[in-house]
Amino acid sequence: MVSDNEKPTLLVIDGHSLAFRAFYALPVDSFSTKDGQHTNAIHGFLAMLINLLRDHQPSHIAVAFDISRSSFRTREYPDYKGTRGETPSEFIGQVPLLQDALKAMNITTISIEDYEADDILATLSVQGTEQGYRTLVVSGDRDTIQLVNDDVTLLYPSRMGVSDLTRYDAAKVMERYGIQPHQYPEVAALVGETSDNLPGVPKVGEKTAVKWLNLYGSLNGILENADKITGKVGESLREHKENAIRNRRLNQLLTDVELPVSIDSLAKKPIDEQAVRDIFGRLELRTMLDRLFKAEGIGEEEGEASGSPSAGAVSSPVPQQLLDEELRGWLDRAVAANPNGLGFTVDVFEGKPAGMGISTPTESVTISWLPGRADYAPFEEWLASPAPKLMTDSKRQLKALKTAGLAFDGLAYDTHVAGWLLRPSGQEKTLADLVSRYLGETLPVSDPNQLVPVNEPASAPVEAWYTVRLVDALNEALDPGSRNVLTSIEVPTLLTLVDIELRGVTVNHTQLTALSTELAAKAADLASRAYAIIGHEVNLGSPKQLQEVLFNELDMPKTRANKTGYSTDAGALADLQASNPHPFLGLLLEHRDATKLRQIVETVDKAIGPDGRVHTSYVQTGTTTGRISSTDPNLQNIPVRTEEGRRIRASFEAGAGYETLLTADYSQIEMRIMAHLSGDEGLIEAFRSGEDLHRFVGARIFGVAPADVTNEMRTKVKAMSYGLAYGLSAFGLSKQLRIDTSEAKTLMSDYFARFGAVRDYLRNVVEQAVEDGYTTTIFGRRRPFPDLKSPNRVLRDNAQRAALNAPIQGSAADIMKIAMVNIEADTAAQNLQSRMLMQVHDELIFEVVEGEWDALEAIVRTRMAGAADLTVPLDVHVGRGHNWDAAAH
DNA sequence: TATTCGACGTA
DNA sequence: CGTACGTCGAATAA
Repeated sequence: MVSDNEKPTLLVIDGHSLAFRAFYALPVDSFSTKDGQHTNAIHGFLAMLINLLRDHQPSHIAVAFDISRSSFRTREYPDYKGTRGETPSEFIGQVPLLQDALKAMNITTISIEDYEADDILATLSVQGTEQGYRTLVVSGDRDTIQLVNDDVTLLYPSRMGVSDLTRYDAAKVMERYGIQPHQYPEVAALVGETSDNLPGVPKVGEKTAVKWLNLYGSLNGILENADKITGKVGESLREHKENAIRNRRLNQLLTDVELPVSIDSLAKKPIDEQAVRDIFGRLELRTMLDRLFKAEGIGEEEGEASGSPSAGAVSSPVPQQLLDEELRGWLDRAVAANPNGLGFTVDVFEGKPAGMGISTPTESVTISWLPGRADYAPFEEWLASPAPKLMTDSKRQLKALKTAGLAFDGLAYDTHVAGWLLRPSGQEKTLADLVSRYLGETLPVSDPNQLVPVNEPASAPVEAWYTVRLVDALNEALDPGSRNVLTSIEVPTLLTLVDIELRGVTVNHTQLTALSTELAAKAADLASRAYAIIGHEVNLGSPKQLQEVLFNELDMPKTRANKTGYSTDAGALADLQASNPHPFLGLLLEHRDATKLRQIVETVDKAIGPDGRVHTSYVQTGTTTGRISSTDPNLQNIPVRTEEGRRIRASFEAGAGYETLLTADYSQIEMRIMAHLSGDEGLIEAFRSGEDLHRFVGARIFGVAPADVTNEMRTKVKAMSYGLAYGLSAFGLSKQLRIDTSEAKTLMSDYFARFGAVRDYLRNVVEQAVEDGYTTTIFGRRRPFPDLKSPNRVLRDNAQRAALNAPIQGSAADIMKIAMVNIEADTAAQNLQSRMLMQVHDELIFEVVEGEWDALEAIVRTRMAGAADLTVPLDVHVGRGHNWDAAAH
């Protein structure tokens, strides 16, 4: 028997789907020839192909293309792929050129009338296996998962593009989906495939489908046992099983398509050098040409034997155990030889440092530090020095160091934060994720045969070593603007967050307990009165039971539909109250209020620590826009709008030893950013005049004097202004203000008649984002928007609104972070004991020591107002009080 | 016990 | 048919 390594490798690619992925991954305008031919899809595809040739050294190769959108599947089910929009014209023209390029490279392309490219791949992979090949299938269609087996591996592009391909062998499929590859189409049939317009069985998601398959063995098994499946899901299955059967028929790839070529004839041939130069030249793919020639071993100059697969995986250095002077010597040498810094990792166990590791690209040391160990003095000196440290997800680690009393300085890089800046919507959460994405390696686990199948983390020095190597890869991937955001904003912010999390905020437990009891009593009273009205008890917290009461028993008109029936949210209930007034509705709303507040009270109360303070965690990488989020507990959604809600705020107090709280918030920061970015003269004047913004704007729009703007006018204008930055539509505006769509339209057009530059700006943001593929904040933070080019209208519209908001919300976040960092620096420089405790997006809360109010207020005002230099002033409102509520005035 | 959904608190 | 979040309870299935 031939071992796998000796088997020849057959590489088969779905040309159309990969080129299409590339098209959406790369900005179309950055890749075109001087005469205007777009080449982004060609560029992306060839880059991927060259990598494949280099990394996998295939002996045989073919690329399959669809001929048209119609196939035997569309004949059988005319709606197949029916939701897909028009293929963009910029893409269509690139396919024939790509085929020309492949021809010049002597790579066979195959298209067969009436079949999809994936059927060709399926047939080739089966023939390949029969003839003793190891086959690599490259496709962006998940249906090809069914082809995977011991001899066939699927390379599937990530959501972002085609430059990195996830390798699906049988084990990976099992890991990702929990099933054998051949079972995948059965899962897909049950779940459905939106992009192919194949609805599945409602209520059945991946988890359920996989579970059933493992239970009944196959789709047929499931259908035969459909009667045994209980509950709503069972009903749904019985009702929609035809969908599953149809989907299964359509997603089966054909393995017996008659091909015009034999596998032998696909043997890789040398490229036609002249033809390649010709077509690559015509497409202005100069760099690509070099890369191809290099991969093919064609030297422009002689030298470098090429073609060898990338050097064997590098393995981490064995950590050394060094103490005292030996450690000092090692550190001195390492610091001198690595001006960019040393990798550093702290294993944190129960909030304390357990083991630590330091690494250069070639050497690492283990630090088994314990409190009071004198032999680690050189380490402690290095740690406290400004010598640069490169870390991954350092906030936790720095908190642990600080808790243990270790001084730290010199944080130069956090790969976790860098990875987030590169892909703020990305999934990479751990070092292993980053290593896999940016180094293309797998983070080793200490013992793959351990009893408990948990991935034990690599040891600290090993993580430090991967961190060092990640820094180079990440820095290469980061644009200069983002790199600047990382070093000037994010890293200092991280250090600030360490401090404010450790400080926590004092919360009055006694008050919360009283409030909770009171709210519980109120809720119970409201509930019993509600039961009396409808004549029986019902769980008011259950939307499902409420639907029964509202729409059947009380026979109210149906509200907006949702996945489980009809909406019972506050908006819907208010609509009902307007059209069908009923005492039950009012009680229900009040009950919701009371129980919700009680929940929040309980959550905050439970989070009070032994020090009487609540220590939230700020998640620096928690948002797509650049904001910080807060968890455990979330202190950024403490109620403020109702009287009772404010009683919760009132339990946040100045702690022992502190005189009072100081709150400082930016007023209308997002509108000010819009004024700045749009350059709208009217809006700029509004802010410079110092007049109430909505009054000023209302006066302009309604053509009256500012003093004559009525409350009603002001409300409308305010809603409009705030909605602007969210991509609000006339429909949405009319709903919110409960006015006619036509009136909302008029309001919008009157608004834009006066503040036209704002509209132009918002339009331009989206256009620019479509062109670049990302948005940018004032300070250079980027957010990619792949969906702006999605053929799916819902996705595209959502992306447009998010894109229009991202620079505004993101710039505001940048400004607040800069202010925080500067305030921390100033309070430290002036040796103030007063300190920052919380951040709520546009508000900061401080604890003030007696006698320091004036100094702190001056710092806060200066640093917040001066965080950015805009064409309009940044207005800061400062309040003082013993608790958060009192301080807000 | 885990997953999904609706609902709702904040900026 | 308005952006960005986190948390809770109910429902569901196991």
